[in-house]
Amino acid sequence: MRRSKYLLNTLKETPKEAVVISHQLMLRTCMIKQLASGIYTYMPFAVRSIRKIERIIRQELDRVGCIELLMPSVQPADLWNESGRWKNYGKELLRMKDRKENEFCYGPTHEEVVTDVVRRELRSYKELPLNLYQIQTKFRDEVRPRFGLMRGREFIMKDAYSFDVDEETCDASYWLMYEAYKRIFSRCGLNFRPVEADSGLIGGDYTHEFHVLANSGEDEILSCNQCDYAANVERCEVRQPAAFSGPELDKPRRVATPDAKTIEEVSNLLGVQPSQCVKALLYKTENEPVLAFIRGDRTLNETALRNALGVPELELLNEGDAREVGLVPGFVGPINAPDGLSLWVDPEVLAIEASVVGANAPDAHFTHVHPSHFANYQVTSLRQAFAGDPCPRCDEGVLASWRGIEVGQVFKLKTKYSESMNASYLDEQGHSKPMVMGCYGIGVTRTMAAAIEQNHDDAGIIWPVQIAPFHVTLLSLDVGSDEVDGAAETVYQALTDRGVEVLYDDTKGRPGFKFKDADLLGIPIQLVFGKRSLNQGLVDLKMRGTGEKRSVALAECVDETIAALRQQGWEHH
RNA sequence: CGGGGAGUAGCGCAGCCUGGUAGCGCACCUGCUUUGGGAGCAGGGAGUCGCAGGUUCAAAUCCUGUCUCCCCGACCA
Repeated sequence: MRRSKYLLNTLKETPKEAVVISHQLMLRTCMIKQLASGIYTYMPFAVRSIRKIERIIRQELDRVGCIELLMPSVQPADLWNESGRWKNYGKELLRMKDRKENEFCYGPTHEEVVTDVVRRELRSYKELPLNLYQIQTKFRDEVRPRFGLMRGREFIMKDAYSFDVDEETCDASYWLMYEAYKRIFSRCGLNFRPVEADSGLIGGDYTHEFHVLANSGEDEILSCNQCDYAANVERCEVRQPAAFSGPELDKPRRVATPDAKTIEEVSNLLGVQPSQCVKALLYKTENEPVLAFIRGDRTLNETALRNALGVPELELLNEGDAREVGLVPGFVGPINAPDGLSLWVDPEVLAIEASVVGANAPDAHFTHVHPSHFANYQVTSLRQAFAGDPCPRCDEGVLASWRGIEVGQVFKLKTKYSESMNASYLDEQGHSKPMVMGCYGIGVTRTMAAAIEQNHDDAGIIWPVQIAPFHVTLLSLDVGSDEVDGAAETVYQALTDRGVEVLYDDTKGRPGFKFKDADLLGIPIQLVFGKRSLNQGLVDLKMRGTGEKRSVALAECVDETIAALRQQGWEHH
């Protein structure tokens, strides 16, 4: 591609709305143009990278037997009523009406449509397993779109859906996809981790997210430094201590703690460690208030509490709400708690020999509280794991914390949709059974953004060669000189003939400008053609990633370039 | 949805307080000089000042309403 005929207007200055690096660089390199909040045009330079990511996805999914199809973006409300999601999905679902006032939505995901396809087409166990996928634009009306392509409303997604006869073969389909995902993200040149994630209410035993490691990631993930355990912090398991089993040495003592409402104030006033205090948090489910207790120096994991209660929603209550259920804000504890509250206690709390708890009375706490003084409670792991915790799986490991960008998820749906939408097959005995489903997503455009988040420096993008919009950029410093033009044209043609994608900067710019621009664009290899070197029969080859530069003979430069590309993992297709 | 900020040329911004011919830098076009790390000079094109209403002889500027965008938080199959 000749730069003079391409659409690629780079910016020297960073538009002010961009705060994360991928967003800034994508704007500066003319990759995206915003049309509305969370809605972008993918410009030519970006589309080239998107197509490469898609190509890798297609190859790896086809390899494990997935079959590509393409479903409609606009979906009738009827289908969503069958699954129950027309009511439940909420405002993220973009709804609309056609001219006949029939209701439709723009697809945020395609469980309903794919289940409908399969229930019409499949009858027999002999046709299973089946895994259908598509790559398509999705729309989710996010509450707060942000960070460019990292959290857009419209985005390109690969979604796949597996159909199996039972849970066992569904597991096999799941792990096949898990391995395919590892190959996909590896081939994209990304540093990533598959992590255990929360499966919510329908998910069942496990689900994994694939995270690209980057400081700007919105998720915290924890991984073991010894074994391969890794989990989203909201799902991360905690090694729990045994309850303190020694005898009660003393009765709880009621002490005056005027105005000491926070853990910090109480521990300072009484001269005890925060880890000896008990923190109480009041939540509300749809039906009932719930009181949770964790150690004073810990953070509560709301996902853990939600799962323990088996509820989809949980709301943290404020002081006013606390008074309504008979609590004294700041002095809440497990002893003499008002009736009608369900009490949940983290195991760590019960490992404290003598703890400090609120007295459920104004300006008072109990000290010397022994585990046996807790009454009418249930024990469940409630605290959030953090870096430095021992690994929950192996004996030697310690957890380390990372920021991650979620680029993919594999998920077991089981029979949620096949039952509600009646997608069934006949087994060998002629019995009708619901298919067991899995779903598997990859955010294509988010993957591209994550790649930039992970691969850049002060000068600009550093594309992994596998997903780079071009493999090589050829800079002509003396456009108009017959010698330079001739050499550049010849090499441009030769590289192109050998399957190398070249961005040929044949514009009449000054050298400094071209160098800066090439660094900004981040194409893996720069080939520099200028009189100064060419007079000695040389061209200059620079590796964008390492900054390494060397001069090579004009006659050798095509082979040298291809060798350097191969070294970075380039494969000619 | 709560809190904060911003809409003036493609991008970055000034002008608004104190109403009176809409400006600067980058980018773009023309010419000359320059040419190995974002050149210099000269000339030029480009803006319904987010939108609507009001006050006024006169509104980018004052008043009211409204829309959009960004950031923090809540939320995120």
